[in-house]
Amino acid sequence: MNAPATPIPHKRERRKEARPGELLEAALDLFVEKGFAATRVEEVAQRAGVSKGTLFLYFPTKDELFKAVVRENLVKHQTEGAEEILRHEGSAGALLEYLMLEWWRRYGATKASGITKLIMSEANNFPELARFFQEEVVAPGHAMILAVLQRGLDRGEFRPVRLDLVVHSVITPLLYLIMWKHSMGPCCPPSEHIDPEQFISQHAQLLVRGLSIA
Amino acid sequence: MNAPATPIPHKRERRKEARPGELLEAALDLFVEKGFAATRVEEVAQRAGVSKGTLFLYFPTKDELFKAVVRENLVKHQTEGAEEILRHEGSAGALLEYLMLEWWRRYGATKASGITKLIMSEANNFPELARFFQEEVVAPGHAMILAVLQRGLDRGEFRPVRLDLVVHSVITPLLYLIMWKHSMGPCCPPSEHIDPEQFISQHAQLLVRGLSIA
Amino acid sequence: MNAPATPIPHKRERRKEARPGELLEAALDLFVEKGFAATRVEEVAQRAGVSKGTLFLYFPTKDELFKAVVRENLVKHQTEGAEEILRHEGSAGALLEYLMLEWWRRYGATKASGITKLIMSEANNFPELARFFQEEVVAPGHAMILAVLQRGLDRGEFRPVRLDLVVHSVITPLLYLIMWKHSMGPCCPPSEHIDPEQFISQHAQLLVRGLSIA
Amino acid sequence: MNAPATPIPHKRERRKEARPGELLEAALDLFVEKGFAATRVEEVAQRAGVSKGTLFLYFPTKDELFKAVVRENLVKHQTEGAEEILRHEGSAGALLEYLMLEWWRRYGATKASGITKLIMSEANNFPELARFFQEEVVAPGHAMILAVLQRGLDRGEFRPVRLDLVVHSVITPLLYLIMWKHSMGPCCPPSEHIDPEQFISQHAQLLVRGLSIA
DNA sequence: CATGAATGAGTGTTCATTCAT
DNA sequence: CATGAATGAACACTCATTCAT
Repeated sequence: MNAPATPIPHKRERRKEARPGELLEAALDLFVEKGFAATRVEEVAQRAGVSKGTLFLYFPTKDELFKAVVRENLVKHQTEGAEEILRHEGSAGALLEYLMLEWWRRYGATKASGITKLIMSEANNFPELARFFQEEVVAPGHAMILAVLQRGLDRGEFRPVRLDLVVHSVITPLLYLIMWKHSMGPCCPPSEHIDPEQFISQHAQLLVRGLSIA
Repeated sequence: MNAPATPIPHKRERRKEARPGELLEAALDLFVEKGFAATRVEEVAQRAGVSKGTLFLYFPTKDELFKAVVRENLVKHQTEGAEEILRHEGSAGALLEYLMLEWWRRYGATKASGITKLIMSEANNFPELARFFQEEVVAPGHAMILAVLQRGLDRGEFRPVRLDLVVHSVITPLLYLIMWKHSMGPCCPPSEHIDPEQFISQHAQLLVRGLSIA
Repeated sequence: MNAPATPIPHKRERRKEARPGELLEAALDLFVEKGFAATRVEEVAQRAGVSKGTLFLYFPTKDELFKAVVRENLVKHQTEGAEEILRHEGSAGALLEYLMLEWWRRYGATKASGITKLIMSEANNFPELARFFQEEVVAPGHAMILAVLQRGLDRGEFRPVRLDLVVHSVITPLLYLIMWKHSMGPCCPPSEHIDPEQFISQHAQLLVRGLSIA
Repeated sequence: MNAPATPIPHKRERRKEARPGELLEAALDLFVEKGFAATRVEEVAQRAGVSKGTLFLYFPTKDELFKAVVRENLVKHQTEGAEEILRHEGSAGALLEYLMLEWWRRYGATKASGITKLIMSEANNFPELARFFQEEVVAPGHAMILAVLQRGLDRGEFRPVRLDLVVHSVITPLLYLIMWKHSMGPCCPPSEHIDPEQFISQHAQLLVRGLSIA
């Protein structure tokens, strides 16, 4: 019925493609800052520079928006550099410290680390997300750390201890820093601020020393 | 015409003394389980066996109820046994491990530890509470741990390292366990469960070993 | 079954008798000041120095309390001195002014005048009260004023005009002052305050002059 | 299976421009009829043909709605024709009567006059509104009447009396009629009804006669 | 009689979601 | 696609009224 349309140049396409990303970014900020419930979708839309209606064009539900935020920000930074690390030369202890510091620099210090805080905070209300996080992020992370520890054991660097528990000793300061950064940090006197890298470094060294055979 | 009435349980029970406590307990349960926002005051009242109106007889606001829950549960378990611990005989290392395990048993393993998770989650929405927590709970806790560490240093047990950072290395596994317990724990496969006391024990020993002079 | 009781001396009887009166007084104050809806029964009880429950011992309902307040305060000051006035010697004009001033002094300037304001304000929500007021207060008052005016007419003091309307011209400043006193007065700059007696006096004289034959 | 649908009337009508006006009108009606407290916002919305939520789109609060109603209806009718009147030819006495009758016709007889009653009733609960009313309505009105009276005095029409008090003698019947109309009127037997214009007319003439030199 | 703890229906207000334009 | 006006279910909180003590 219609006259054959001449192809209209896709002027706003870049913009269009960008929308969901901008929304996700805005949502991440706000969810991290105020929690899921205390964040109004209108605020998210506003910060992304669109109308409330538009948000619902891309995400059918506030819940879905939340899940999208999590999915989006989790998978990215994870496995990158996994192999690089395993091919690393040098002692397992040094590798461990390097690993921790690097993870902090690339992820923990980033805004993206907010979703880790987010998941911790909202896990009970979004059990599926918690499982998703566990499977996609925690488990692989554990595996990688365990591999490093195992190497230290195999090479006679470390004493035989319960490596599965050491994994938690490795992870805990990172999580601790993230929670601090996004929870108490903004509320507390600057006298209480921790220097993350120094803390991580010393913690790593204490662990390595504690693990070493001699 | 009417069937002989079986004694109807007292509808309007009068026990002013007990009410606040029952409400706080119910509120603690629900806040921990579902978070602040997702908890309805009516539900709290119901679980405490009273009507919505009664709750507002004791707590003028949902916010105040929350704060009361926090104050109630935090301050209780805190400084108890502080002196006992400092008068402890034996090595600083052993004391440290004892301290951590004991704190876990008395608080971490308790339902009350849920409010620590709660504060982490809601800190940004209740800045005054965050400060309260910082001042009344975190700071004293830090001081006590620091005292133990300092003793180890003074006695020549520990190497000179940044003790203020070690404090965080001591606290972090406890916080980690709490977050895990109240966030991911309930959602995750049992294969992933951590044995808290074993983890704490090994973590403490690693730290002590890492701190020791030899 | 009980041993015959020795008559207990009525110690608190005076107090008991006084209760309803104190409640009515407190209620009058508050209703006038804040209106019916904005007045809390608890506040009334408090001001009367009793508990909320006691109030409901004497007045089954907030509505009934209101009606009681109105009934109590209306009938008292009304017809007293009616006959005295009619036996008054001297000109109808002088009598009119005297009447108005006296009414103001005995009632308008009193706290009790608040119920007139009250009825004006709440008439729509309490139609029966409005009718009661109309019949018990307004109509007799009108009649009395009309009688005075009629005497002036009969004696050749006044011109023949619509006396039924003059009645309103006589009443209106009194009502005006009452409304002002209880509504705008407390909110407005003192520069706007009216001297009631001077106003009434001049108003009366203007009316009388306007009515006079010459 | 379904019967062919008759065209369903638009549920979600979109007309931002019109809404506030419709809401204000509905609110005026109900506030006047039932008072501030007894009026439910939902009822207002319903009468305006919108949902409760929509009302809060335009007025953030019930209080604000009330204030808006007052402002809307007061300021409109006020100063219109002020200059026209002052340029009026003829005696000050005639002007006075004209003024009063005209004000009644344009405002007093209107539905909008209900808010004057409303302000009288609620002044204590909305002190700022009372002041607003005093400054924006009462004071200018007084000034205008005073100007007319002063002209009468200057021209030798009126005797020297306290004109500031005469102002009140001029205003009081108008207020009286408004209060009557919105309070007792609807509740009382028709035998008691006053003819406003006849009353105003005669009142004005009595005043003018009372003021006149002869 | 007096109390005041307890109640629960009722109200103002919020906010995720829809949909006509 | 985008908008933002409109919706209405949901919730915190109030307060007149009841009743065990």
